[in-house]
Amino acid sequence: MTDEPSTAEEIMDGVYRALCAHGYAGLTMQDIADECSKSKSLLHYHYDTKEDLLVAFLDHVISDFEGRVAERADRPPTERLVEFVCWFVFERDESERESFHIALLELRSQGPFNDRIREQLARSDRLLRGTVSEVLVEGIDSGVFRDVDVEETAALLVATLDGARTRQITMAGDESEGPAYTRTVAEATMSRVLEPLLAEGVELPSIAETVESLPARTGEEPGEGRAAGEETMDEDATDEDVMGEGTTDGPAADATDGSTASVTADDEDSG
Amino acid sequence: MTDEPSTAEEIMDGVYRALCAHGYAGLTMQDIADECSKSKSLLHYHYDTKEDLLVAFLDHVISDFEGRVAERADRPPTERLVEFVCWFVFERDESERESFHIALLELRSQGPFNDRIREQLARSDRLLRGTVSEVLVEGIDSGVFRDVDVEETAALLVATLDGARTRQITMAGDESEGPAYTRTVAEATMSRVLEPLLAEGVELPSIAETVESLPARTGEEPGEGRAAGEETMDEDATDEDVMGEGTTDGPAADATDGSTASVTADDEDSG
DNA sequence: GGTCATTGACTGACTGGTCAGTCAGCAGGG
DNA sequence: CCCTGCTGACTGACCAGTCAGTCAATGACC
Repeated sequence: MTDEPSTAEEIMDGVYRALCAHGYAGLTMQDIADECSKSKSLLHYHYDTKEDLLVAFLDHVISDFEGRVAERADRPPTERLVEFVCWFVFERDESERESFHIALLELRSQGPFNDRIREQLARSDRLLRGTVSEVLVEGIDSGVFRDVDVEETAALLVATLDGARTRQITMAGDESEGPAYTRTVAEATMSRVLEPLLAEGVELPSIAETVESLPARTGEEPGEGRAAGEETMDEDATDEDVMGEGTTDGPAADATDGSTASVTADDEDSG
Repeated sequence: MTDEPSTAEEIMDGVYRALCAHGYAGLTMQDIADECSKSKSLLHYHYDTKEDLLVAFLDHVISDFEGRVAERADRPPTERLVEFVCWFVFERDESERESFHIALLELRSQGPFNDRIREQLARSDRLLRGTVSEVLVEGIDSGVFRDVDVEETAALLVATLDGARTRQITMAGDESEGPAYTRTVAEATMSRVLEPLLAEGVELPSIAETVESLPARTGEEPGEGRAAGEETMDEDATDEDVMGEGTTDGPAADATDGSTASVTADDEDSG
């Protein structure tokens, strides 16, 4: 229960909000400074370079997701599997999540040019595929899943969900199209990839139910600890999930280290 | 058989090479000018803004892919389907293709911020999903495929392959890992998504065979028309495939409209 | 308990480099 | 001699990073 958000937290929140507002390509140190009501010089005081700051942010976000995965480790494999799928599903009106994932995609596309970013990407890939593998192994051992190729299944699942999300966000200014890309693909994945995995008589929970049951999405759920808040009347919803990774949702913040307020969301901004 | 490459073609080639060499984020007009041995001012003479040039390039690349799809329209559905999968498969040593797809991913991530880019992305999405749908419908009509949900299957297939490629290229500086991501996922897709689609007694060609049978990959195949070449001894390998799209390979150029120069795009206007 | 030194957090103004886009002008063919 | 294709030099904007300095808190010494 520490109170007042530390400067470090405020900066991470600022990066988050600035990324949502300006994307990665259009991100300046000044944007970040503005979002956390600090000076650009302060950012350089804590982080030598912009790259340092962004890498620290990535690390922060992935660690947070890691914590979220760990929290669910003791649930039954069938449920964890569907929850995993649901982390990637998001509707067209979740604009903050969308903005954040767009920025993450921009960041990911810089992996090939930046060792430190790529390192974080690899870490999150390990986390994602590892999580699926773990769930599958547990399910196979306990007899709810058939004895399939675990690594291959994990690779397929992660690629599919990630691909669906990427396509959904890059073409956000849609037009027509029925349900969101991720929704369609998640349903298809359930019936064509996951169900054939089940042992005789076993069933998966539905996506609809599972999505509902997942921890608060941005804007819902009361939220509680409101601390030192200044004029930033932030809700919470900070770090999302991981790289091209988990999908996560809103609040959480440092869910990992149950600390305080955290985040805010999108109120504000530039001009 | 027009001879000397038109300025328009040279510029498109320059954009392609510059994108491969510098990526999209690090791309300057000077880089492009250098790659086609022209001046930066010339680029502005033909295209008012950098954005105009990049959009024209995207359009060029997608049209080229369109032509490539059309060329194969009369092959049997089972083969077209596997060929589609194979367009996305690439090995770790195909570094030019990889560089180009990295740049395309960067470009795609700008879709949400740029209407004209997003328009091209939507176009290529229609092309990709439409192609798969068309193949499926043809196969269902002729009895080689079961009567599945065509749109859902197309969405699943495209998302999966695109996702696999995205993950492979963003973590290129790999470490360990067995076969490339796209290879693993393509195989998994074949056995878990495509094979269950087949009617009794029908079989799909293998990925290995199909990859081999596809038109030249970068660097292979003699290549013929070498014209006006200056010191730019470019192979050819110009436009690849589409957005997050098809995968295509090297040569091709203006396969689509055998016409002359074509391209140029939209010189014109203001100035 | 009052003065002074030190240090950590933080800021505004500045600098140097980069890059898209402009402009005046040149070659050559019709 | 004018028009098209093309160029080199220049400009203005933007931005990461620096620097000199402010301010508050902490602690030391008398």
